[in-house]
Amino acid sequence: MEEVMHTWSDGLEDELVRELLDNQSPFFVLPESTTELKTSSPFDEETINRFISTVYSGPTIGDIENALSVTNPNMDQPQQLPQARISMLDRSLNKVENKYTLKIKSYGNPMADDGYKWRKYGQKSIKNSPNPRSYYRCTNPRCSAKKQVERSSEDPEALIITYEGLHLHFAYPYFLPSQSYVNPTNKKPKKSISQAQEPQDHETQQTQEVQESPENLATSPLLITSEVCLQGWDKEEGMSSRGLLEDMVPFMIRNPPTNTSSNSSPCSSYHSPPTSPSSLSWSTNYSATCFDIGI
DNA sequence: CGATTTTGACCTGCGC
DNA sequence: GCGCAGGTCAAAATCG
Repeated sequence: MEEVMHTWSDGLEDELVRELLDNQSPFFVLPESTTELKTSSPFDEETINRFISTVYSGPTIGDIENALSVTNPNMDQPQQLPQARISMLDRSLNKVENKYTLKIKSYGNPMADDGYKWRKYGQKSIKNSPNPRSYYRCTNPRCSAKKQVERSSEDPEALIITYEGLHLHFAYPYFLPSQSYVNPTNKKPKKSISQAQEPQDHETQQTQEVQESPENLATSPLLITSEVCLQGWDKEEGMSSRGLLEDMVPFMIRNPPTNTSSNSSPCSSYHSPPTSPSSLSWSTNYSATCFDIGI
């Protein structure tokens, strides 16, 4: 049961590269039809590295704050968004050794779904704090992303969320060559977590080719990154289709919302099936990411 | 009934 | 070595 957890501080990108290069990966198996495309398709290391730096570029705090400041424009009226899962970013964001600490005002809404499916695996009362801390882990068996949620002692309406780790699976759809997307006949096998943990093994990978529905596939890998638009992330279901902070931030930075009025969203296709990280969610429904942190 | 949460026990690192 | 605190595990309980 000693599951080897990779430490984040070292080998983050190495791991990412390894995973992405691993055709046997149950969550990243190239469609058979792509074998020939492969020659023409950029699956070489160079591209991968380029991709990685595109998706995960290790933004500076300044970058992040900058991006955040543009992406939550008129959010000072929480009542307008009763459904908003994360009502407002408080611009309190820190990064310490691959951990992102985000302070979020929940405005009475204890829910704060960031778009990924998390499983709670623990809760602890913290010394000198009246509020317990909840521990969540990404339900993707191949994902080591975790987060901790704690209610601020100073501001009871604020949640302090600490993200740790990258949603690795987030990257997969962006990697598929445009033409090579799944043929609709592909069934997404829902594989048990324990099994998914097993490496390759048998032909399940044949049926395991992709985990997302065709319509969710990125139409153009590497290009999509520049098309993902962040404007909508604070709207309605914005967060439900967005990813982990470190997933999102690079996009924000790379796609600085036209610093004109942030209301005019150049990305009108927001309502279409998300090409965003969570689009490859293998689970059909979100669990209620419940932040019952000791209310 | 399967998936998710709860919760006490256990593990580990650190300071004394 | 001991105790404390934070993090994780896993069986039981709960939920949808």
